[in-house]
Amino acid sequence: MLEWLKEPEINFPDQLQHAGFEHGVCVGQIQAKAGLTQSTVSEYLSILQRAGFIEAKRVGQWTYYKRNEGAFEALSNLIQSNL
Amino acid sequence: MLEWLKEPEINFPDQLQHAGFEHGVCVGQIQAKAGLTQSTVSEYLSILQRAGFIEAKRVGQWTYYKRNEGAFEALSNLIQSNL
DNA sequence: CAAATATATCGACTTTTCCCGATATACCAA
DNA sequence: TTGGTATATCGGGAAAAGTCGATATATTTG
Repeated sequence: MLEWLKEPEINFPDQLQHAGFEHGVCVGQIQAKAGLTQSTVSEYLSILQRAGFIEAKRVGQWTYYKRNEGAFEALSNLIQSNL
Repeated sequence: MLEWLKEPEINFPDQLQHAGFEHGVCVGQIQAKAGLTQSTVSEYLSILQRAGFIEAKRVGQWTYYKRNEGAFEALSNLIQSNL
């Protein structure tokens, strides 16, 4: 999922017609591509959010998630310096 | 354990008298510090070895493990470029 | 070779994680 | 306000990971 969110236009072309990608990709799109149930995907995304890897933005009935690039860089740096 | 192995002299002072740290730290030393059973620690170390994070060197009845720094750098780079 | 020591492997049990269906909540439209 | 759609949360069963004791293997020493 994290890799998918690097290139929303390529991985979630269906969303383009409805919303853009300014706020990220909505849960339903990710769920369809993941082939897991709605509840599972929703839980995954909230875990990733709590961990700081993605950010959520609620717009109407949709929740859009997008990557927080800083978190990945921080993780990379942490592995390099602390591990 | 991986952090401990960054500074064997500091974290495993007992071993200094017997062997050096050329080949790393032996299982018994790590086990004592970890506070887990011998079998658990042995299994951990073999998992870390198969994953490439540490290297094993058998010397007599002892097995010494030391970090493979390249693996950590590779992981850091992988996160930075692929994730 | 026998006993002692260090490590590895095996089988079982416990804890955690994964994933689901059911249900709750939030929002929108008529 | 009623019904439809999107997402979140909850409870539970299945799968995986963690951990142990017992035992096997390898090595050294006498």
